[in-house]
Amino acid sequence: MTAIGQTTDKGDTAGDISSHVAEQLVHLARLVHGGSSDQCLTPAQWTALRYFARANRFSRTPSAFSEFHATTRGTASQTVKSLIALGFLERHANKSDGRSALIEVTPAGHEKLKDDPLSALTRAIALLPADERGRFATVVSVLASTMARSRTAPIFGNCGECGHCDTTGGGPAYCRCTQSLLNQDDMSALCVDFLPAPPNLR
Amino acid sequence: MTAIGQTTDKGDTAGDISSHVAEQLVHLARLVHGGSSDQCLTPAQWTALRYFARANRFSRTPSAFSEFHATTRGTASQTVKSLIALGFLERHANKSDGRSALIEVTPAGHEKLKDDPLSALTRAIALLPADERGRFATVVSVLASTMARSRTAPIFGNCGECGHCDTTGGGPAYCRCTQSLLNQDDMSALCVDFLPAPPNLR
DNA sequence: ACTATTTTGTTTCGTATCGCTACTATTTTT
DNA sequence: AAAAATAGTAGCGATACGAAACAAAATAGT
Repeated sequence: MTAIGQTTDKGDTAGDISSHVAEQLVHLARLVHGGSSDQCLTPAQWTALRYFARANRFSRTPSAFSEFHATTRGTASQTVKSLIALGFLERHANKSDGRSALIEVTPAGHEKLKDDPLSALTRAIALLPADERGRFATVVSVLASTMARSRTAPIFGNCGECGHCDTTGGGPAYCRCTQSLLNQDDMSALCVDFLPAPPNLR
Repeated sequence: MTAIGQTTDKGDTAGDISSHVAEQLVHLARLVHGGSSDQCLTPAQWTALRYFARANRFSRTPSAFSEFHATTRGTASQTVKSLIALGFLERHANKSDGRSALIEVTPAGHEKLKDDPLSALTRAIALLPADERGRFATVVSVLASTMARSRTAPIFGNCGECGHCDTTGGGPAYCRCTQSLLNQDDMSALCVDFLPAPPNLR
């Protein structure tokens, strides 16, 4: 075989290792929601609650969430509706566009997020050595971008790393896409209109 | 704040970064099945087909799959039944235990696995530099173990890295758990009875 | 040897998740 | 002003999944 020199005598190729890692990755993601002690919310509801807590003010709409979640607007609308009924989200009208709705997380929603089953994974990641964690974060980001491209799904990212963001002014950053000034909170928030910088890994 | 010295002026703590990575990780996993071109099989069916193709002969049972998938035996039984009806799996009797069923992937099933939507992620991982990929694999493995422990889910792993495996004999490896000899294929296959070695990262 | 108890697997049923297809309301285009 | 595009919702239907009950076989206990 064309096996790369390894310690194992088996013909382990890079493809074998990669597929194995890929399987473990989806298994890891399933463990987040599977067997969780808190069964109050469904996976889709948790994702939505997390999304609206993290997204910037241009992206807190049902449509943007449907793109993020790779689902239809109808399904996203239902998920939002259910969370509003539970009191974790609330709807506000958009003054500049009568069609659009601005979704906000209520105090109860923020409280609920403290029971997020994802926090188990967050803690596990926080236990990693700092440099290891940094490299891991970079790789996950690169993989997410690659996957989003191949699935023609939008790539969501922080304004701070967005190609639309202009920080040269010295003062507050300016977003060329939405043509508005960005405050500190915006800079670390998710945005639908994220323009990825070319991924340069090392 | 008690922020660790970082390049950003924002108070980014390790927890913030970790939760962000955790979110991206589940998003990444969702992209695997969301928006896939091949919609013939459901996510649960893909997982089952992958599992039975990868598991060793002691673990190719509906029960073992239900544990792996963190679901109930009833649901696992349905998934298996549907894949048998589709001709991708087949059932064999276990001679030593009349209750147990041994599930095998048919040639059609192996052919189907070539269209696995997971392969997009596999390819993305394969594009990583070799050393980066190796570190990534280790971290994913550690995280999976940590999560499985916190969810009291069994940790699945290869016989080659299992605490039950005895390779000191020089000849074929011996599994102290099932009390049987392991061939080459077994060594790289998943096993329910995997006994993890203590995770030593770096 | 004979009876519990445990384990494996299946079946049935109910829930609710999610995608699909209209449909309304508002904005933008021509 | 009319047409097209967009944001969001409602209803329908398929089905995935979990919970519980059940049957068969193996194991434990006496």
